[in-house]
Amino acid sequence: MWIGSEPLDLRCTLMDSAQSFLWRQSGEWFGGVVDGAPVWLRRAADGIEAEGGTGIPALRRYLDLDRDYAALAEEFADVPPARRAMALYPGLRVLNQPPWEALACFILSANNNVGRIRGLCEALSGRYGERFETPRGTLHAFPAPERLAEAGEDALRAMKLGYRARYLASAARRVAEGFPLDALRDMPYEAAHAAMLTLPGVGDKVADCALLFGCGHASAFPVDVWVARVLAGWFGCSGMSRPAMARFARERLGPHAGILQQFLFHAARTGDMGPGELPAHGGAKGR
DNA sequence: ATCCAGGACGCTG
DNA sequence: CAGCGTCATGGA
Repeated sequence: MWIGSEPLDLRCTLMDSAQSFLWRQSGEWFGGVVDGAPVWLRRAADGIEAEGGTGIPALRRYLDLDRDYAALAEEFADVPPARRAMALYPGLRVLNQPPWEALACFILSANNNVGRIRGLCEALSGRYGERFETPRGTLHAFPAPERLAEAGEDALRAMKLGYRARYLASAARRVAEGFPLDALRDMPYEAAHAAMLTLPGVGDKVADCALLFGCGHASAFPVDVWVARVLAGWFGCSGMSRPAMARFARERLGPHAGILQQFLFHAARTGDMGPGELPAHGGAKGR
């Protein structure tokens, strides 16, 4: 099934850019669960090809194929480091993930590294998520909040979530018992952010990740250690607190600041934009 | 052994 | 408001 010919780098977007931790690669194919159905994606000569899934519209939406990234780059015409970062990854897109998936995975991301976050997500999906046998291999959905709530803190701690076990179990229970996660999509950013902060294990940064990656809030601008280095080195924000940096970025970069954030994050983490005076301490971390 | 990772939280000034 | 110690885990 052919789903589009827009620029899309599957490996960069699904595997390397650390916005989702739930995809796996098998040769030229990338497997995951979208809209409740297993799907494999690959780049064909004339576009992106899919096997499985629930149809073209859902996949196009998940992959953000209907957003014009070239037009978006124009919004940053007067911000040189932004233009450079976007030019670096022509096929990088910001996924539209389900809210719970994004929220839960980024609760696990706190003070953690990408490789281990992926391992935890994979373990949770394998143990508590729905399982799909496909011709190309087994895929697991990320578990629903009800499943993790019923699993409980102790079981999650036994899976090496560390102190995040209580956060995830509590957040799962809150969501399972009616926290209006889906409604955050239609709230103004400030209100949605404030609502996110009431969940356990969710501070400013995780809230912004969940809003950006899971709730369609393109202005949400998560500031982690890497992005803080970028803002300090390339935007003169050294000395600002992280919430102050996030506020600065939203005001300076506009309604799609968060989309750009993903490019800045990836550039910083891979070192692709050169030493650019990032308060260095080490080089790039592989995938 | 010490530092680090897509931080959050509680406590103290 | 800001600063600071603590919280698990595993890799470098």
